[in-house]
Amino acid sequence: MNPVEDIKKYLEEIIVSALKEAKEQEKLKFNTIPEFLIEVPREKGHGDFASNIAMLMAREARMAPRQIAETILQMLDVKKLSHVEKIEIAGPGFINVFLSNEWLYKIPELVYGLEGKYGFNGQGRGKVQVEFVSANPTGNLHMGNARGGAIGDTLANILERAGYLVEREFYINDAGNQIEIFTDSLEARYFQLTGHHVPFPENGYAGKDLVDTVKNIISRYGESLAVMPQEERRKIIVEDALKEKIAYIRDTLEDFGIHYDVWFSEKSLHDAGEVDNIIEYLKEKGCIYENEGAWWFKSSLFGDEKDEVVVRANGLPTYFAADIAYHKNKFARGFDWVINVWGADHHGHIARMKGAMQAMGYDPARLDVLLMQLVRLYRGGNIVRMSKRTGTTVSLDELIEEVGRDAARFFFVMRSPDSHLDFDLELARQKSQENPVYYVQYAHARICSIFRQAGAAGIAMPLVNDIDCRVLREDEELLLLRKIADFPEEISIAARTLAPQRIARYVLDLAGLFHSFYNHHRVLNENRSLQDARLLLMHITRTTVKNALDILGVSAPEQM
RNA sequence: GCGCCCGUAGCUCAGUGGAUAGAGCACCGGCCUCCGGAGCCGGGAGCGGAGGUUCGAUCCCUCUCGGGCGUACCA
Repeated sequence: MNPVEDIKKYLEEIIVSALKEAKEQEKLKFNTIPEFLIEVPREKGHGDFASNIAMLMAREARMAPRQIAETILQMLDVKKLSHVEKIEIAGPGFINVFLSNEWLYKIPELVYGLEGKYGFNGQGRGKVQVEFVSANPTGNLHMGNARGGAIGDTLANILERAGYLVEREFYINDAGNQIEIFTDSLEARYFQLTGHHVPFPENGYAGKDLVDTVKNIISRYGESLAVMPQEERRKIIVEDALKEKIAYIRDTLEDFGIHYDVWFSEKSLHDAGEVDNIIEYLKEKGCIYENEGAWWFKSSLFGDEKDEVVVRANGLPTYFAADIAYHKNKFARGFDWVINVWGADHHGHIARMKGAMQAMGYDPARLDVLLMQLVRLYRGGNIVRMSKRTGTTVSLDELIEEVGRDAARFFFVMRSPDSHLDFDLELARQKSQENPVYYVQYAHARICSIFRQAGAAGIAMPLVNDIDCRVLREDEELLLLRKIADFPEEISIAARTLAPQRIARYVLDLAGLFHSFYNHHRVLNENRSLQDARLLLMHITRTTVKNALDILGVSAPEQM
């Protein structure tokens, strides 16, 4: 399933047994074997894999690293090791292992057999929830939500392929203070649009989308709401608007290729008494105290800078209180691991959230918050400012309209989440080599074109068992095979380090190696056995590109 | 002030404590009787700064300078 991992494990075992053998023969003295690395050296001249074991043992064994490496080698019979061509000692004491190409020639059959499943590996265990976007249903989806969507969904895809049982969740903030403000804003707009002179709330949501929402309400209810008791009117207005906003969010995210398993309502937590319950529970545990009429959570007990209000002096719980109840609810649903994708402006919330987990008796390590830095949007070299208040922002639906889903998703995950993202709308829209997403998609389309060409010439790829891959000897072919072999390992690292950008980078590299191969060698040629092997190489390259693009939520077109 | 993130090539960014730090764009020069030139090949320069830990530091620690964000009885 993971060829590179298999080789690494094999080499690790060889070294460990060599060490034990050396100890038995009293050629090396040590108590424990340190955790050492089998890694892929940057330099090709340093072999296919290298280990740092000798340097790490130097202190304990009281021997020079190179001498230790020498001793390890003495214990090994290279000729008896599979795939190993030679082993060298180099530099300060690296053990460099050179493999024969035989192991690479097994890759095509493996990939061909697994097809759409190639890259999956079963190391991940348990149920994991990824909660992302969770935008306030009070306005349009902005670039921050968009980045969160691309990152969260890609991460969920990665974790699925790494063997986890993944659920995607959207937390709907349909309760609390901002809903009051939202309602105030809607009500004011309602009166204004029905010919009344009322002031718009100072901190209200001034976006144009909200005006449209109110127009829809008016088209359904006319002016009848104006004469209703206020409470009734507000209830109708806000429920109607929320329904519309949530539908908008859901539809837009579906257009973005994101499908949630669960839409979780904050209001439902309040209605079910879960927020009150958790406050009571924390009071009983002595984690909450009263001060100046408000109730405070002792986050400072758990390493936070200061305590945080959970119930305001006016008796209303804060967002934080609901969030504690929400996380309790998550774990009660049986998730082993919970990941939240948050904007960097929420980073101050992490310490107290983890503190709350401890107070509730959960291991805070079961919660990971993936912070992403904010997005700066550019158009023609000019920065486009984001502001929900003024409504001058570009919304996600407009972005998809302008640059397309594929480019948008690729751009958002191309960078590390903790790097600020400069999103250039003009670049994303370009259909040229400057645009990385086209570079990758073009590779896929080009391979499809080769197969169309072959089909037209009556050439069919024989059964995999009848193809001898050992005729693939060119550098470009071997590099391509090697890169394809890396794919499962790449997914596993991306899952472990919560690094979706690795997959974007991987598929860019893979496409580059393909284009390089393509420009140097012909697939369809006079040499039958070489043609067969290259057709298979093209097939598995296409499979790997496709599988990687699937993870990113980017389409793999057959022609462009 | 304090806290978190980021300072890597002209620009945008990669880089799980390893050996000579990579890519794209931009710039210059090559490559289409040939499976799609939306491509390929070649060419320069860089870890903000100072200490420390380590056999070895872009990576870890301390200090410092610069940018972003946070520091609400907002979310």
